[in-house]
Amino acid sequence: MKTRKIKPQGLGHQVAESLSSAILEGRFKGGDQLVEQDLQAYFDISRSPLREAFRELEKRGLVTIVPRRGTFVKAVTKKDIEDNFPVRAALEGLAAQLAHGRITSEELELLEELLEKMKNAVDIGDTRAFYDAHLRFHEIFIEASGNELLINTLTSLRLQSLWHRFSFHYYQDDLNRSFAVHRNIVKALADRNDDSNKLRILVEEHINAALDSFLVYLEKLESNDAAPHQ
Amino acid sequence: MKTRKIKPQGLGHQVAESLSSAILEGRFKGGDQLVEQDLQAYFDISRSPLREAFRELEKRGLVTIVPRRGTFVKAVTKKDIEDNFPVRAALEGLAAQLAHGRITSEELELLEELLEKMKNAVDIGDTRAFYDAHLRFHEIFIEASGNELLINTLTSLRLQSLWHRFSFHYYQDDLNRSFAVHRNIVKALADRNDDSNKLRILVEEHINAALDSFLVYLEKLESNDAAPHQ
DNA sequence: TCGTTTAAAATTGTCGACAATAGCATAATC
DNA sequence: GATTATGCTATTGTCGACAATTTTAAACGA
Repeated sequence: MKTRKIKPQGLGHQVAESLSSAILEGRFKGGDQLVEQDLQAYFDISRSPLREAFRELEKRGLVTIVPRRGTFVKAVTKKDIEDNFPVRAALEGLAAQLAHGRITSEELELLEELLEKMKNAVDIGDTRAFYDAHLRFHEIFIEASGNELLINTLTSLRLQSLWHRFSFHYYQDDLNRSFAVHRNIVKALADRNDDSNKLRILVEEHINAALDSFLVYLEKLESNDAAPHQ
Repeated sequence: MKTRKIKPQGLGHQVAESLSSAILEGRFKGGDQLVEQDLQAYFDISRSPLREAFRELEKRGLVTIVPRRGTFVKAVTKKDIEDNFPVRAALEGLAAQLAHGRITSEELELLEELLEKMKNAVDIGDTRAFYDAHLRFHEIFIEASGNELLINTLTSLRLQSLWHRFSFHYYQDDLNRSFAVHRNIVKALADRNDDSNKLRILVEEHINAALDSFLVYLEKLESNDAAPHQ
């Protein structure tokens, strides 16, 4: 047997990881079929773990398995994106509300630090750094909600986001405004006398506003695609 | 080969259905291990489709697959229930809000009919009939939201509810109050000039209130379990 | 008697082969 | 020439056997 391209432990899971990266990085396009024989040959494994990997990818929402037909990389439509944001907004709003009054001083400090990083990123115009800190920021208060189902659901929605590899672009326009919002979120989280409902609405509207920015970004992309030779 | 207990088409899926029923009906208890060999013998199939069935059950949240250990029926804790309701409340609230302004007159009529059924159920004290109509009622406006992700997520949360086979009990106390709430929901949905935010909060609080009733019901159950011979 | 090591049993993980099916090209028929 | 049959090919579905691992039990020593 030839040397494996992956380490010997939890084959199915590892293959799933590998395929997941490949899909997220765009090496497979939406609608592409994942043919068992090909991948079996590539990874040098049998079909059993490969099929398990497919199931795992399906659970993550990255592929669709059609019985007797095959597994296909999920194509992300504009509607998928438009559907995703409101759901995430509602759930992250809830997470923030639950976190209010539960969040520890350690977690609050962490948020302050991330806020600082975001501020620095704004100053030097580092969109990528801002995005990374921003991502972590949200993770913190989602965790602080203490609701396992909520945490899992949001994590899943986050991973499902095939378009997230683009999403750090759409902040370019208004890093400052985004920073201000997050500063307000920290302020509301820290003040236990504050109305948790206001916090919730703040987070929710922040995410719903992000959808608008993102759609504008998509429009720009599409118009560039339509006329790339001007 | 002996005659199969299931029809020849989509073996894995059919086994999943069968196991799903068995779990929901309580034939497997929380924490029970689903041993491949036993089930393989029972269904008279090989392990491949059985393993796929396990993956499907895992996706539905009915079991937990631990690598190298086995597949176990998920045990539902009180915290699972306490976590579930707020998430469902937030999402169904969103669904109602989205449905407002999108819902068709046909769907509204359906809701009116279900409301009628609920009223009849209240009059003759048929808790089960009330529960069935109530379930369908919620399905209708969730569908009407038009948000596929939201619909799928809520369907999943609903199916995940291992305890739903009990849940029609906890209405016994205040069928009348529950009926009144749903009448208000229909009223708010029908009036396009109404504030969709009020509708959202109405639905959300209805579900969060249901958690309280349900917890009271659970307490009663537990105290009966603790002293069953009095 | 208790803890450790070792062997056996139970269980899941992986494999390669064969069966069943769907899609497609080709041929037959009107 | 268009439409339906028919056979071929590509692909997924199912199977039983073997390998690897974990758990259980027993044997052993302190």
